[in-house]
Amino acid sequence: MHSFTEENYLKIIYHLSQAEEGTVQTNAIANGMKTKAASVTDMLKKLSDKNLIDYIKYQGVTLTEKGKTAAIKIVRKHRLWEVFLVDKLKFRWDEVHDIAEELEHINSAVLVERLDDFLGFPKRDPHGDPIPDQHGNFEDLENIHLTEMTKGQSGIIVGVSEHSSPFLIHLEKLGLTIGTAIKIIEITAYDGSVELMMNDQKINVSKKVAEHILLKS
Amino acid sequence: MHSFTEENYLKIIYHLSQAEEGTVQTNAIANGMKTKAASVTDMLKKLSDKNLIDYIKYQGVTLTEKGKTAAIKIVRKHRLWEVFLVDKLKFRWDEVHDIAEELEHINSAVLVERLDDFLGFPKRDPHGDPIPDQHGNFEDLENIHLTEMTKGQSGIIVGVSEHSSPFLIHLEKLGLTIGTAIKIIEITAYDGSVELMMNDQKINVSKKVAEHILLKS
DNA sequence: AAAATTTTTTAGATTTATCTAAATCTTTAA
DNA sequence: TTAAAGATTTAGATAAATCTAAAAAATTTT
Ligand SMILES: [Mn+2]
Ligand SMILES: [Mn+2]
Ligand SMILES: [Mn+2]
Ligand SMILES: [Mn+2]
Repeated sequence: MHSFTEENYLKIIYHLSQAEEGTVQTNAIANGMKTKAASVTDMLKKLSDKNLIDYIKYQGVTLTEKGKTAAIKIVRKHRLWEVFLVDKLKFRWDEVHDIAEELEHINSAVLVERLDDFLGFPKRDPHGDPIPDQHGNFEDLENIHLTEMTKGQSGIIVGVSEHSSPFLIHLEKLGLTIGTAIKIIEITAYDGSVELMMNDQKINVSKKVAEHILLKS
Repeated sequence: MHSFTEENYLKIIYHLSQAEEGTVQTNAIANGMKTKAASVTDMLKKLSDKNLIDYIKYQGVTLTEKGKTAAIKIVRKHRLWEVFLVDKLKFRWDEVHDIAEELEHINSAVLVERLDDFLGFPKRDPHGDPIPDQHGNFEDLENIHLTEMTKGQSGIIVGVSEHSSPFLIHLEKLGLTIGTAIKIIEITAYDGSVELMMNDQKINVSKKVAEHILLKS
């Protein structure tokens, strides 16, 4: 199959292409892989040779169907393992990402299906991200970021767009976990911080935090 | 930490040193790693530099305490994951070894302890092999091979000393699974095959199979 | 539209793990 | 106790993934 490195490149390219329209740039990949642009160029040639990406020099890349399928499989595994770690092994949501980064490369189709079954076919991972089914399909959750909401609007927290431990621990401390209902009281013009109501309690959230909270209304 | 390759070398060296007295030979390792003797020599130098083995040119190797500790950790993980796959995900005992070969390299001390807890601190893996505890200790099971038993002796199957799928499937078919009580009726002089009684049923087992069945009396 | 800046690619090394073939050491056997 | 056989190590190459520095292309600014 594909090497760990190839799988990681595919996954990053997939996430970057989800994040915005158009082709994915070399530097964005280098940034995501914590490597240098020159290394990325080398790998892009390799992935292109394997028909996993469409690549034109200087023009960025897109995943082919084959590449997209491979990428989604890795994402599926990553999220299922995160559910396993939280639901079965009692890890906190801020502890599971790094372990799942390793587990996502375990290579056994049967294992993934058995795991999915064992977990009760969960639809979301501990961070609210959708889990692709065995055919690679998942609901396109039309969530909005807290920063896109307006004064007076209310919603329920359904996910986060950052998975770092410090961020998640901070949210936990604020009580802003998945399922929490909130209402926007005020958006501060000066620093973009958001004042909101949560369980009859008024709290203030910095712009940096608000940017990574996902809600449904 | 150590690379996958280093971990695999340590594990092979550990298993080989358990199997017989004295130092472990280069060719034995090459055989276990499915690689060439020259590659083994390269790696032995590296492991020696890291103080994981004691190595004298042409004289074979032994694990240092550090190396042994590392090796036992990998064995612990391998066996715990096998229990997980069989007990929780309903895999058969002949399907789990290869997946565990991958899972054993997942690098998280907490994960191992949580998994052990989740599984109820099992003492044996699905093949009857002892699972080291978190300090690396495990019972030295004084089991004997079926080929070492004598006519009239009886015992209970507690393990196997081969983990290949064809062998385990064959045993399953014969009904010779762990926990089965047997009694030796006859040992055939001509081909070394063993005739035995199992659940009021008389069956014959070839020498090749008998060599890999472990019993306690 | 030319200049400056940014992005991307190439060229040439490096590291890790592997290999084959040849050399060297150890063991076995005559 | 030498010769042959067997095991192990060295020498020199290769493939994968990475790097730095320099060259080339694309984009943005003047
Ligand atoms: Mn994650
Ligand atoms: Mn997640
Ligand atoms: Mn095994
Ligand atoms: Mn086992």
